[in-house]
Amino acid sequence: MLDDRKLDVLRAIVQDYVATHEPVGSKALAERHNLGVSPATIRNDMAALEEEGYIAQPHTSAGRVPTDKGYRLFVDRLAGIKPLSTPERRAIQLFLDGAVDLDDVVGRTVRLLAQLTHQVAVVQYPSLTRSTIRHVELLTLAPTRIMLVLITNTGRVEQRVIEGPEPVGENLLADLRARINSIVVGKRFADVAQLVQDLGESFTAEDRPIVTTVLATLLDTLVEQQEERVVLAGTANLTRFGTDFPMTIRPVLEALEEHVVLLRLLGEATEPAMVVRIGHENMHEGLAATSVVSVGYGSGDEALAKLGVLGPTRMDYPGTMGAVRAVARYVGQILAES
Amino acid sequence: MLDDRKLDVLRAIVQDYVATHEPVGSKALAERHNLGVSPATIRNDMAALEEEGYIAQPHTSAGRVPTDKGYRLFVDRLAGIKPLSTPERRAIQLFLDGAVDLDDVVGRTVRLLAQLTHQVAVVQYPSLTRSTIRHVELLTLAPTRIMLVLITNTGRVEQRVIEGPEPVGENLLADLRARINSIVVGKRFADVAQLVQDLGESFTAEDRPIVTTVLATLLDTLVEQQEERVVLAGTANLTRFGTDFPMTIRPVLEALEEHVVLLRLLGEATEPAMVVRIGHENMHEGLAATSVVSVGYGSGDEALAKLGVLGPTRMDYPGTMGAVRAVARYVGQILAES
DNA sequence: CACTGGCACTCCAGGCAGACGAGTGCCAGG
DNA sequence: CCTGGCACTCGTCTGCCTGGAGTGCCAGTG
Repeated sequence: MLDDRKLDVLRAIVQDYVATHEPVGSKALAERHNLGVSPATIRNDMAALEEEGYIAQPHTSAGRVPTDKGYRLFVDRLAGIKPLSTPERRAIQLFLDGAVDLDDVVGRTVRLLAQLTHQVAVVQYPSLTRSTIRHVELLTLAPTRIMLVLITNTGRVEQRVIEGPEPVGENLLADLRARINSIVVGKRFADVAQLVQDLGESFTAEDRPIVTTVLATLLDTLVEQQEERVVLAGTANLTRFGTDFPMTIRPVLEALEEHVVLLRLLGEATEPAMVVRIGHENMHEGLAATSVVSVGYGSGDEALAKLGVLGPTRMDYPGTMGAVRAVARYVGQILAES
Repeated sequence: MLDDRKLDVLRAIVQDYVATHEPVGSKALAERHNLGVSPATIRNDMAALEEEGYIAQPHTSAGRVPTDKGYRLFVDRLAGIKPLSTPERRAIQLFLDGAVDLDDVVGRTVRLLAQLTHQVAVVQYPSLTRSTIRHVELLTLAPTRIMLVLITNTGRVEQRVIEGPEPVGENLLADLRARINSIVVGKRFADVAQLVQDLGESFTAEDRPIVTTVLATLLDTLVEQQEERVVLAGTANLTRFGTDFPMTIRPVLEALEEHVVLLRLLGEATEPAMVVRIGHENMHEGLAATSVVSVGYGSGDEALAKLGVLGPTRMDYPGTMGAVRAVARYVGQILAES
């Protein structure tokens, strides 16, 4: 059904449309790409491609435009990932190496991605559940008020204020702190839940209330995946979408403000591979004309979290995928070092 | 020069223009506001107002539009601050009371402001320099690596990793921690600099290198105002600006991404009073058509930081100012309680 | 003297017709 | 199976016109 040449034609259509942002006709195709055949032949192929739903024409007498299905085929089978140039790689490394702490790394990464791809960049903070614990600290703020500080191997710090049922002695607190750390340090979040729960039973009944409260908060912090932080940059690039702004940019900006939506767009953090979601595949009404390219990043083999970019479906997929992959790699390296 | 009636006319023009977003003519003015005079008379007044630079006409045969100078006069002398309705106040309080920690307070505040004003909201985290210190913690991450954690009375937590010149003993660390806390707790950032500096001299020469490094980092954290964090919400509201999007929305989005610009827009944190900056007063090319309403907020008499909104110069100033003031008050209350 | 009604003028917005051109589908011929 | 040619469609651009809103000015009036 789908000739090699028909695929060539589809590839050419996608490339031209991405470059010009205008429907592409048979004549222009024959001229710009040397396909070795005449416009008339290309027209026949285009008719077939349209029949199959890979391209469409906005108006009866206009050129063709790729459909979501067409982009999907292009990404899956017709184009690779375009590696970055050496200067670009060097620039990335240089820029990211200058970061001083986790916030800085994430901040620089998201700005870098936005600049590199000329699109909206999204970076998720290293997930808590996949991190290991470096230290747990308990501080007395007031007689009945304790602050719990949790530090991960990626440098992320979470804090919670605990309102205790009664004043807590420094000795007890020191004891609790020591015991908690002895069992959790170096372990992954997901693995310590049971250990922490069991810990409470080794304290005297007198201390139980306070200990239980603290441990419950700790558990809550460990488990509560909900507070996955994301940052974004490059929203100004949305103005490149087209000239039919109001309708198209509005819902996108709204979607970007909903962190829940953002996280869903990036996809499951467990999936480290690069994912491209095109148009309607995003399952979000306002994002029907946008694509998301995301990939996991992490210090070791598996992903700590995800990052990616969001842009119009008519984006330069090979280039964008190359940039996203490269940035993810370097961020992984940086995090592994610190 | 400027009659009472001329001022009435200007007020009417501003109100109508804000409501309709269209140049307003003399006839419509006479009909909608009962100024007690005929359109012809109003035309004369309008000519005078235009002469003085308070209004302008986009085209020769169009109605009049307020200039920045006109809005300025309107804000300063012709309009008050419109208080919020009781239900609105209750909604604010309810929504903010649900916050669990500082991040949550700030996050809720900024979303609330955006929703209330239908504009872009900006909230600055409580400034470090104006906060007092609640606790300083020193943690050993690795033999030569120490983490410094700083907790303020507003619940803000700052952390730094210190790479020490040599391994540091737990005893020394505990001693240092105790001594630091004994002199800094409860004091304001600005007031402890000298005290911290002096502290180093009370240690033995042997411990000096490590102590000096730690204290230097602490000082750096205290002084470095630079890292003032701001968050924003409601960028989707920018699409209300007008139909001539591309030109107008682009530079605004770009400006909003520059935190430095944002902070400058909010103004000096030392100024607790409400500030309205109109159009060119922002001294920023891309924001020539936007106004900023900002005000300090804080638990006590003086401002911890600022918050505000940014919108088109043709905004509802009384309503916006009312919302900004009300939100600032409630945030102040919330922070004072915690 | 201030206000009013009338009048001529300006100029933008929108509708309409026509020319143009890009692009298509189809068909006959190589 | 490919190619060149041809008729057809339709969107865009241009110029033109008209309607209407709004203005400025002027003479008249209390």
